[in-house]
Amino acid sequence: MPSKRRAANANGLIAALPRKDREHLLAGCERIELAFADVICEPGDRIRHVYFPVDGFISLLTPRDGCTSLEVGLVGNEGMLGITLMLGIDVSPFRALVQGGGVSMRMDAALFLRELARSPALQSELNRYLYVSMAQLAQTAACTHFHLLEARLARWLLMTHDRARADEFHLTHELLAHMLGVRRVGVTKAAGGLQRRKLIRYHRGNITILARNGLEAAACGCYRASQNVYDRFLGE
Amino acid sequence: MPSKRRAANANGLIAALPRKDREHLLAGCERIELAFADVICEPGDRIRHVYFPVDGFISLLTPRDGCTSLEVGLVGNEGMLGITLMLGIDVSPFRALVQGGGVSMRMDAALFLRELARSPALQSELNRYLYVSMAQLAQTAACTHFHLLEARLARWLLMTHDRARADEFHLTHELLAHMLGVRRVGVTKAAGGLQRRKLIRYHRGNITILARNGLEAAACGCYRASQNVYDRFLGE
DNA sequence: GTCGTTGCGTGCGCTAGCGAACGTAATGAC
DNA sequence: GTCATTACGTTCGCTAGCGCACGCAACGAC
Repeated sequence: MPSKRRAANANGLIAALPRKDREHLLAGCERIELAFADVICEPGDRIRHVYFPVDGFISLLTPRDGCTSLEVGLVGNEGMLGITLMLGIDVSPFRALVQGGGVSMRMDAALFLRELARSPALQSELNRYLYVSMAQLAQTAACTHFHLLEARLARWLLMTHDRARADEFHLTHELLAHMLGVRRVGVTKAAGGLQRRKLIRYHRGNITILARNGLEAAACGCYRASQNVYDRFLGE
Repeated sequence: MPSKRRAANANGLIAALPRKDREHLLAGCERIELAFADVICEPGDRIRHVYFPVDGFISLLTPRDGCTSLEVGLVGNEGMLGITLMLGIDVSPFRALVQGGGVSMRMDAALFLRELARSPALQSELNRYLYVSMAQLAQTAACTHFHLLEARLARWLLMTHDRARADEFHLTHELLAHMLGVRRVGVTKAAGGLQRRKLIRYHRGNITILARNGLEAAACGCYRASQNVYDRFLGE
């Protein structure tokens, strides 16, 4: 169940700021369009901008040996990309890949740091977001290790559903395989299982969520656990 | 290859501070003995103290369904326990389990926050430590998923060797199984492999590192990768 | 309509790790 | 010396996911 914050037609972190801080921050942002499959940065790259997604959403991946990789985070309109800047480090630890195209607010790195320095509310908000991100990272590590692919896939679809704000989104099995760190065939098999149970439908890269409830039942507890952590520290 | 910082007979984060900050911080610490197998805190617990290990080292675990669990971090004299306090959140995201007994510096949470506020050097140091911790978290997630148990075990032994600062330490297969998120038998098999190759020797809970070089060869690249991240952001 | 590309389905042999169970030797308490 | 406990060894059947390979239908470009 997405919290109110996520339902807002704006970035949740920004929306939660007091009016003055919010307006000052927004004044320094530019509105840009994220295009599906864009790679915003690679691990080790210098971070030149932070992103506050509004419509789009971004996967954080740790690449591994060229072809395979594993998703370790997902940034939608509840979060931001480039949070490590607030730790004073402008080197991206992850690959950032646009999973869902859409509008995003973008801000120059130096300007962001100035903004952060002048707004205690922003500091507090991002501190909490960083904490939640760390908790999710650990959760994902355990989930990836312990849970069956079908449950992990269901969880992934739910998390994406929350961020895509539409029942249908573009996503091939190949891409899902990269997120989940498995083979394409593995995804085909797991997705086939979910489709047979009428929880989703897909056709040539378009996935439709048919039954959220069913998906939640099929997903591992990690989805709920993540939601709880989020609501506790960033909810209203 | 442990960096100089780790070799020092003090906590590395504290040692790296300017003299005045260091002395002020140490004045607020008490020296306590960590006992093997102590559980310092459970996930969700309130954080009352931060710890800067000197001799001992501490595992960070995400529990799962009672019996199994997975290690997502390791804190030795290169790091600290309770870092999330600097994000303004006094709730532990992990279980903290003492893996190696020994001396540790401990500081009251509120005092730590005051200390942090007055020392920009400490802030910078801990910011960088937090960044490295996040990177390690992601690395561990990928490692746990992709690499074979024997390689993961080798990596774990190396990381522990770095922090134990002795070639022998107490550690049963059962405990290792909890760290690595696998069965006890799995550890027995993997450890048997390493022993047959004369890289380690063990007997009733005492593990001896015989050939570090060999272990490094047997470990997955994650060990080196972690070292590199550490050296880059916290090295000298 | 033709053709190359993309996205998905299927099948085959294989291995790592699982769960459960049992065995055994070392150790320590008494 | 006795006996329970601890720590490790081994076996058996099982399954999820792997790597590889081939097939096939939908789609877009022309």
